[in-house]
Amino acid sequence: MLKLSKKVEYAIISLLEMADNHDESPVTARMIASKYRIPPEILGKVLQTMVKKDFLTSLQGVKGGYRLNKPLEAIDVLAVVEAVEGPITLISCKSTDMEYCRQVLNCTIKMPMHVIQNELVQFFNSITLQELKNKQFSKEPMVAAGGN
Amino acid sequence: MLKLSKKVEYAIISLLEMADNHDESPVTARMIASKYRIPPEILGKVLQTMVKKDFLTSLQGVKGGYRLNKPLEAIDVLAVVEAVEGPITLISCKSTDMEYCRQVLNCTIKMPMHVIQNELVQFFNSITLQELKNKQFSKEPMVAAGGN
DNA sequence: TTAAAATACGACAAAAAGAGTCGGGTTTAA
DNA sequence: TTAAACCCGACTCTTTTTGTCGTATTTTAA
Repeated sequence: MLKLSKKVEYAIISLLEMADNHDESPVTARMIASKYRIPPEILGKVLQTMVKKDFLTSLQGVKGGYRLNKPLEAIDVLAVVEAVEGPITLISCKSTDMEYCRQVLNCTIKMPMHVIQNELVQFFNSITLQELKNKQFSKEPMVAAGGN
Repeated sequence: MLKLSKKVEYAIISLLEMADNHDESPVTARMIASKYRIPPEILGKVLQTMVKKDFLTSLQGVKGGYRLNKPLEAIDVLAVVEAVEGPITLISCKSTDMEYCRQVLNCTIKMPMHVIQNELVQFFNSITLQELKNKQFSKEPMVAAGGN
């Protein structure tokens, strides 16, 4: 399924929230979790991985919390996705290690799919969180989506 | 995870294979399965759903098999993906039925993500299988993919 | 110095989705 | 009438996703 995990949603929601916070005091996981009804333990872990990936700085102890390291303009969707779910792999077999692809001998789609994957990566790479936020109000061409 | 299922791989491989077949005799599931080492039962089901979605025509009985209904130029990647895995839903909460989104009250990302989703859908919609096949040999800009 | 509020982290459990298997049908050519 | 094919549903196995639990550690403040 072409889907983003809940963790990515939680990550983006948190980053947008922190960008809106103009207090001196950092934003706590508990606060975000309760505001957006996210299981606090999970959110904690998501935020912790984002600290490791240098999106956030954490402050421990009472009055602790998290703070954004960079503006929304400097964070793209791809970076968040890859920070939280790892690298994007559209199809399972990697062009680098062939041994794991059962279709290797005759696989006709490996190269094309990797080209598509790279275009997709570039697509997510081109959208900053600031732009994402603005899309809230944009009147962009809403393509008639496939089905449903 | 931003990933396509094996079924989509199987579907695309099969469609490309059938387009290459210039025999009078139709292509059998068994043949594709053995050539590409795909479990025959699964491939059968994939092909059967593609019959229902009108990509293929099936011929039953001995000497039966499947035949492409339209040229690769007339099939886009989106159509295959949606035929096999259902509609693309980048995030779980749907803008139409709000009740299933736990973050409903305060969700800041629903609209933006749906805009992105529509752009993504449009992206897959714009790639035909013929173009996909050609990417095998193209020298397109291979974007330096995020991590790994 | 102790309590409380916060992050940090690993092990586990439950739920959902993906992938594959099995056992039976039906259709049709030879 | 047999064999080769499509058709189809129920089931199992595995992996991934999602969530829970328990326990540290850090820091502020009473």
